[in-house]
Amino acid sequence: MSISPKSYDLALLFAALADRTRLRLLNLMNGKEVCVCYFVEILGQSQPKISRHLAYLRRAGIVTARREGKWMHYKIVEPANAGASRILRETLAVIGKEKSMQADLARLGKACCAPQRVSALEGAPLPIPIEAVGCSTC
Amino acid sequence: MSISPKSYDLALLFAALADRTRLRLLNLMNGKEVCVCYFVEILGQSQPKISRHLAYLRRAGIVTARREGKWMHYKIVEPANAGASRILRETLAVIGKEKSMQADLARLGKACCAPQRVSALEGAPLPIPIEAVGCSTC
DNA sequence: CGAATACATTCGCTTTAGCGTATGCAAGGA
DNA sequence: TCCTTGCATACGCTAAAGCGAATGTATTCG
Repeated sequence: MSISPKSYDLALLFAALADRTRLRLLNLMNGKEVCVCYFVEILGQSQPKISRHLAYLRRAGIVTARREGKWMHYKIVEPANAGASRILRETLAVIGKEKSMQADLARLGKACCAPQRVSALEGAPLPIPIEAVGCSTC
Repeated sequence: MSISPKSYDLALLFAALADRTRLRLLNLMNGKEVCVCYFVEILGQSQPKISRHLAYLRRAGIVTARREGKWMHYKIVEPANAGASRILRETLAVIGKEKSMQADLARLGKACCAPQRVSALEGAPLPIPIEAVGCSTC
């Protein structure tokens, strides 16, 4: 039912997707709302780097952030533009098949099972699954 | 049946798609093999600029060039990586719905109907439709 | 042969992206 | 209130993108 904005520039979406780190972040967020500290831990990269890429995705309208106490949760949002939405969905499906991306998810799962084992994640809120669209009655 | 290369970096594909001019070029090439002079005429941009963007797409493995006398024909090639192929196909479908992209195609169609009316296109070879996959017997 | 045509490439420039490092800021705990 | 934690942002830098202008190159034509 949503109408695509007239002058949305798909090139901006592609620019946002044209970085390995950002693709890995999106893959980790696929279907979940994830705390920044997990990104830093799982990707093994500096916190400012992670934060800057998240800001890039935010400016591109691909993700949103929510504060919970000291922690920030990020999740993917469906782009207003229908075409952009299709491409993002397809992209998530494609990268989800990559071994390295599955390895990232595996490490996220492991870290969530025992966050106390990773000093950087002690007390951090767990990722929150995102209910499927149209499932608001569940 | 094709196996995806192990270490293909999707980010490179997205970088290639992250430019308005290159998206317009790909849209014009969708289903056709097109001569460079048409790109210059239809997009109304400088020949070196067009040529550089075509070179970018070539290096990204998205298009191939074929010489015919003085003229160069460009066409889209299916990326060896299955995921990249899916994303490229989806992208072509999405941009094909944009009004400005349809306008580009309309101008290409018009220029092809009467190339002699456009001095820059006198004698230029017409775009060549690309047969659909699996239609080699037609 | 030389001139013209159709493109490709190079050069010099400005803009932008991405990085590490350092710093700022909001929230919670002592 | 001060300190720590979790994260965002600013700074300085290097590398790359994108552009116009100029030049190079392959092909055809006279």
